[in-house]
Amino acid sequence: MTDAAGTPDPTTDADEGTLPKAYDARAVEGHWYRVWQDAGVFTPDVAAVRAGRQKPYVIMMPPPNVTGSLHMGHALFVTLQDILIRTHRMRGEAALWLPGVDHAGIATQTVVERELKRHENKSRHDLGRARFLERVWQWKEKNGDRIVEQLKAMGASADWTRERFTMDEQCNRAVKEAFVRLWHDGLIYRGERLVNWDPATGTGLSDEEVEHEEKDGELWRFAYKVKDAGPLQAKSFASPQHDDGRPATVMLPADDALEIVVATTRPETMLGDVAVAVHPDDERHSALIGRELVHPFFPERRVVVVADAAVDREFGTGAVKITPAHDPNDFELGQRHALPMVNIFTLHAATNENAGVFEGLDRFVARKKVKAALEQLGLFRGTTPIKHNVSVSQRSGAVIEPLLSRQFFVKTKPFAEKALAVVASGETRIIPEWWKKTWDHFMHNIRDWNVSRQLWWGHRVPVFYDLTKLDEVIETDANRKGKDTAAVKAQADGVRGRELLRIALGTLDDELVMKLAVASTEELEAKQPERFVQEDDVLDTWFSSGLWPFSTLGWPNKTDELAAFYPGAVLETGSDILFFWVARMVWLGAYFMGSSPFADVFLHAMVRDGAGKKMSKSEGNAVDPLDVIAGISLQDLLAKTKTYPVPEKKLTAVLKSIEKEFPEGIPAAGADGLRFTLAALSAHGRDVKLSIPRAAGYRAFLNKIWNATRFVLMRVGDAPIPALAEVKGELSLGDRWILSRLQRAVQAVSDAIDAYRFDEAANAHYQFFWTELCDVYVEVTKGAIDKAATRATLVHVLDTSLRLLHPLCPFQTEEIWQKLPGRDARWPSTRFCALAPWPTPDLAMVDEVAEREMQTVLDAVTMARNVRQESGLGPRAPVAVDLVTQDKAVFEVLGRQAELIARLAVLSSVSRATGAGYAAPRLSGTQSNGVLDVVVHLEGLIDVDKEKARLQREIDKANKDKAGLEKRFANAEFVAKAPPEVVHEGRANLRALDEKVARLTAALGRLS
RNA sequence: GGCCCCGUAACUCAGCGGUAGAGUGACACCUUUACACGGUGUAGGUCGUCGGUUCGAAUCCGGCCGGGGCCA
Repeated sequence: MTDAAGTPDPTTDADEGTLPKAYDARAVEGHWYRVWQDAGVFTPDVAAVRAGRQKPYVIMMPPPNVTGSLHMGHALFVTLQDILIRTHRMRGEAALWLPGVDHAGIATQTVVERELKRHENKSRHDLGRARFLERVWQWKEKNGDRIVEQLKAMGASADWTRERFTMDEQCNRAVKEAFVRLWHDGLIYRGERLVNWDPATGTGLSDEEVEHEEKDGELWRFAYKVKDAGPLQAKSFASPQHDDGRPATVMLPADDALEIVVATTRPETMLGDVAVAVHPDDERHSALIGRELVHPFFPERRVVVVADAAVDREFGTGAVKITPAHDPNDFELGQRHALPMVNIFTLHAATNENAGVFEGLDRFVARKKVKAALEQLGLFRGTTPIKHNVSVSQRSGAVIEPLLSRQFFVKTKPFAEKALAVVASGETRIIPEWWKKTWDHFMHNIRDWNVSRQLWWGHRVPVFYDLTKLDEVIETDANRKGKDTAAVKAQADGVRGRELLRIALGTLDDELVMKLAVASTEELEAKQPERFVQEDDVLDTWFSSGLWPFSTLGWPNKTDELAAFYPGAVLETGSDILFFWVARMVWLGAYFMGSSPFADVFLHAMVRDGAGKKMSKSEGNAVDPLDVIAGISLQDLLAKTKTYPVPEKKLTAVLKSIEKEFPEGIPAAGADGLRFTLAALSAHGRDVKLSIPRAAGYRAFLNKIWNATRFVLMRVGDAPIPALAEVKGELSLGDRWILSRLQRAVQAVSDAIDAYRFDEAANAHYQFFWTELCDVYVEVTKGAIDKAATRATLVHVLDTSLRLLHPLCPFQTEEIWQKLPGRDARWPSTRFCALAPWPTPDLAMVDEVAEREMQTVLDAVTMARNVRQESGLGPRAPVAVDLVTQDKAVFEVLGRQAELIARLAVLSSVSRATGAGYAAPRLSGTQSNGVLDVVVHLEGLIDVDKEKARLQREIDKANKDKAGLEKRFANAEFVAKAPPEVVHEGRANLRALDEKVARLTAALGRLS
């Protein structure tokens, strides 16, 4: 047998029409993926959409980092997005799932730098920009495909013919176009601001890339002496610049002179202090407002006491030192009071020349030295432990240094307003809905977006500096500031061109820099190197990701793809990148395309380990999806964990917890098994805690499906299967019942997927297939498999449920569906389950009568089985049963279905009786649901004591239920106020319970 | 400090105004001709806690305790 693509099908064994006893995921998955892809199943028809023949359904895949490898977060998004895409593809829509990979600026640059250091002991500066970038591209070519292959292993039915990379030509064009337009529209500016500086990677970051960690620190207090408040006296301290212990000497007001005490968590920043601020109404300090203070290390610097209402009187001493160049709050206060800025740090967060004798120290070393010096000078005033938040780079983990630097900013206000409106109007829905609040809060509080990064790997800012205007601008600057600017001096020394530009850019006012700048999508520098010099900085990765929904479709060109596939249907991603990515896409999509890029935003939860901790390699608790798919032994799992960057101290504990959580390793679940598990666990509003036992349960479910199919293939045989419509008049109760239940399952699964309730979809399917189709219907058919109507029903139900399961478990369903009897005749124009029609509920097949009657049959069977087991009879012992009821309809059903009941409950004989005049045998076991009594004849078989005990238990249980109901009816208001149907139902239940107790009590009496 | 989510059976989770559900695990019986990754039956929960609203609360509201997240 060969499949559509002509390659041998590895899963079909020699004898036609049978399946191997167990499902071999590995062979099947790789096979079908290739076949689908080669057949173009994943590529939608643009022309059909443009011609109005097909509705588009578009999902933009969140591009994983090139540096990355598959983790559970990817596995989750692949699962959920693929479910959506496959469902809509089966509905006949032009389903586009556009995949790609992100260049991930800082992360990638850091990785390549680390490799370079390790293998060649070189820094990127040793190579230079051009050669370093060559290396990054080489690295990308080598590693970029790995994550793509892993996505494919998960079954991702993405259109790889449209795969994009955020740094490819097309994306680069889009980035330049977008930047230049925003620039000309006045929405991007270059300005000197206090930014979040990451000293480890040497770049500024956006606010969103900074995390706040609560840490133990100390609130350290020291005194500033008031100027002219006492005679000066010489004091000395150990100068950090003299290793021989030679002291440095300063002149300070006398020890008992007037002073003001400030409290700080960062004493070293006092080197950049220019003021002390107090609250204007604070009586403790009001006398000092306006007085000048003596900076112990910079006596010539003017440090003044200012009053500002922003000062928190309760915090510390109520007086706060002001370092405008190194603290965002101080920066703002400094602006208000026109204070100068003294920058004391280099770009690597070491002290610079402004730190005087403390120059050249790492910031944490500087802290120690400054504290020691202040203590020696007698200015130390005590310390208090404090818990405070430390800003940390999300990328490198380094403590962020607020640093004055010139960056490109996007004005966010107009974008944020649009983003609020888009969500408020419902143009874009956020699901789950509670994220709307977070969205609004973010948009209301957003600050301008720093989009420049001092990196090499990324889209270079398309701004060029015009050297022909340089002299003029320097002159203007000199006219404002005086002739001693660095640029003027350099000019005098004969410096020209690029070098002069570099110097000037360091000192020019923002406004003058803007006069030099030209934004252009043209490569101006390449064309006119004498005149134009391109900006060195690159753009934030999220700037290019923000254009993803349209840059990938050819924008800024007006392509057919763009017309067909923008905007998309849904953006599905983790809630952790709501602001980084989703917000940016909405901003830029609304701006450039005129509408939000997607109708829905669905945010899935975070994947956690069994203990509820965030999965991370450095914690050693990351479970590799590929290990769940293929399985892994405990030994291999432990060995693998040892290769993760787990801190030495933790390793033993980590390994121990792995042994405890996975004593048997991880059993292979297959891609389908992992997908089904992730779907079933992804309830809204709850983290996905990966449960291996639960995955094992779902793997068993897939095995169940496999074997149900084996049963059908083995028992239905080769005889032609009539279409369901042809046998309509011959359907048995069981046939009608399962067809009715099938419609409900189809409806439930469909609705659940449409509502992004993937857990409900999985559960609805599980419930239907296992308990209704396998446990009941397949057993029913075993007595009627020779009937054409039953064979037709069985095959129809299996076919439909496989199609219904396909989006969750594409591989196995495709494999099985291909083999169904009569497949070619039923689906002559469909080669794949992946393209077969999505099931829709047929309301004509919903059969309430059949459902009710079947319920009676199943009740009878269950009660008979219950008595049989509980009274200690073996499963094969022949027993006779009387079915006793006063309900006429029930009585009739029992008559028609006696044979079925006997077979399912393994009974030797079944007889019916109406209640009147029926006398049960003395030795019998009775079970009752209040309408129907099942009386099992037990002469010669019974353990009387056991049966009596069982009856008593049943009676007790019924009485307990009764008591609960009676309590409700005892309350007159219940009858008065509750809805009639609730009261009615309660009455009926109560009556049934009464009956049940009476019957069981009678049965108990007979045994005594 | 502000906001959000979650505390339900031993474990992992549904349910979110009308007498508590699933999977896994436990116990008992069963090699019944698709499946022991199986079948049949059974046990197991004062739904974190204290109040309130309601005829009625796991479900709605408030306080508290515990776990997690986002933003300052």
